[in-house]
Amino acid sequence: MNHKRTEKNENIVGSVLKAIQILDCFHPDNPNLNLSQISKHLEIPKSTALNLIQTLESEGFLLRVKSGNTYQLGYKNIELGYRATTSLSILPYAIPIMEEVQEKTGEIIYLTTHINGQVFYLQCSYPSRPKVSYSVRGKMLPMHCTGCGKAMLSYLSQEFVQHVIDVHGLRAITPNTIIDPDQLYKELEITRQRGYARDNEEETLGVRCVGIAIRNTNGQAVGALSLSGSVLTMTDENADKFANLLSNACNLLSQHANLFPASLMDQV
Amino acid sequence: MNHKRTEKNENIVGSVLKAIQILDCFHPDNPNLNLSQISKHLEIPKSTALNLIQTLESEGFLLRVKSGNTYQLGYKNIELGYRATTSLSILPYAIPIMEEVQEKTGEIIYLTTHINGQVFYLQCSYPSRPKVSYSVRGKMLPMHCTGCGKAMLSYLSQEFVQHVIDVHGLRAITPNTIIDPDQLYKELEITRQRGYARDNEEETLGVRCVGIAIRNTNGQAVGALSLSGSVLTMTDENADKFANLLSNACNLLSQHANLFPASLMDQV
DNA sequence: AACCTTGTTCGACAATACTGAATATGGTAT
DNA sequence: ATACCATATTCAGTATTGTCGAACAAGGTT
Repeated sequence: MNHKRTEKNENIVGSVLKAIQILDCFHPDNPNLNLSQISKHLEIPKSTALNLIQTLESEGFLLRVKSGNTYQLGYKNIELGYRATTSLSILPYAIPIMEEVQEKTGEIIYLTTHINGQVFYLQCSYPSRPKVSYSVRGKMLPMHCTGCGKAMLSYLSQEFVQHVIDVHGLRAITPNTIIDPDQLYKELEITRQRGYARDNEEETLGVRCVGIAIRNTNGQAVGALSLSGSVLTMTDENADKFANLLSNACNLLSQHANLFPASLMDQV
Repeated sequence: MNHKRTEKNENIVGSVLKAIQILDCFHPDNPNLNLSQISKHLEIPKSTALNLIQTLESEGFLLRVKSGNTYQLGYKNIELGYRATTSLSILPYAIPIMEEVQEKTGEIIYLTTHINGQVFYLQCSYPSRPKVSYSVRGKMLPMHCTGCGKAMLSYLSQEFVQHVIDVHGLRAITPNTIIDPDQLYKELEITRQRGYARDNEEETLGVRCVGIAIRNTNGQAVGALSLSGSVLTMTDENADKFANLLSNACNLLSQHANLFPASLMDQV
């Protein structure tokens, strides 16, 4: 989220941009798209789209589904994603800290940062049974409906918050999601006073969570930790208790605030 | 690895291809590159490279490192990698099976497939106390020096094996790595007779592993499972025992052979 | 201070990406 | 079976636009 897009002399290569936009069409909700859909979505002729698609396919960024004539994201995205984790230098510090909190609480703990006004998931630690299982690394969610997101927003400038609202809106994911800007501002004020953010089934029904921001030396949020559990275990009482544990972990991670993507991208 | 590249009427978009090659420069060994290095590597003028780099940077595929003038892979790669995992439909079947074997053996278990003549890591399950919770999804290694790779090669056509050797060579990763084609062919014959593949410190010193191929209805390898442990625990005796457990798991996964990337890419 | 390496700007050129119409393909309904 | 529709694919002309080299700027090193 570059607030003021300083008009540098950027020579954007159009065809590359279109190729990227094609990849961006593919979303977990609709992981399979055909040529016509892509062409319509980007508002470019089918023949142009086909050239780009075939280029992306030849390099493994798209995979043509055998049976039909649809495409899906290819293995190359996963490979580059893996390589890019090398740059997530916060992880070696965060993981042991997260695992300790996870074990003490028994709940799922998430580490996130914010990118382009959205929550970006960096790491999670699950209860003992499913050890590594599914990763969340790379998942993106809106900020207004998650514990991590609200925790971060509460320590970012009002103009930043407003920008997030302007760009992404306040979409209702569940009946509990905050969709009114004024209410969100109030919620952020309450969050600051309480010392941690709560997510009361605002992103997933049946799931509550607590989140605390990780802040840099200027006090700006660069990341967040959250604990997530069912409405049964995540009572108000437990929330308070968990928030204390989280708070300590956040303080430790604050010492490495400069390693968070949000810092590296001049977003704060 | 398309054996016969059927010369279809593919209209590759050059600038997109170059942009992809730029991303491909970034390798865990050298995760930070500057303009000159990239320009030299692709043998294109610096000004051209800069245009492409700036385009990639503007979309989050590259991140300009704050301090210096180098770039690294950006968050967008991780995001797309996450989205692409939606297409790894084998995982829901594989994970519970893997975790069971993991617990029975106490060793690390890996699930892989083969892409472009290389081992592609899909999933791993660690012992209960994960020292390293990093994901391996997206990692790529040569086939000739890993248990999974050799297991798969032993159930792929000789012409496929030869093609892998021609394209990738037999690079020595450790002193134990097989670097002679004839010796590799012998090893694959032994592997078939033994019923499973062994990796005797051929990829990492101090680590031995056993691997078994997952085969489709034609008998061709589409993936593999491996158990990996230190030379102390992974004795010949244990290897035999572990191989039995792995074998059962592989049989179960064979029923979903069509879900493996290697199947989806017409590589077998 | 001279030199080297690297990053950045810019305008002209032609390569090449784009386009739309025509054709092919495959599935569905009549 | 046939007609029809939606989608995928081909192709060649056009001008858009990506490319390139030279010139300039900025650091860093000897």
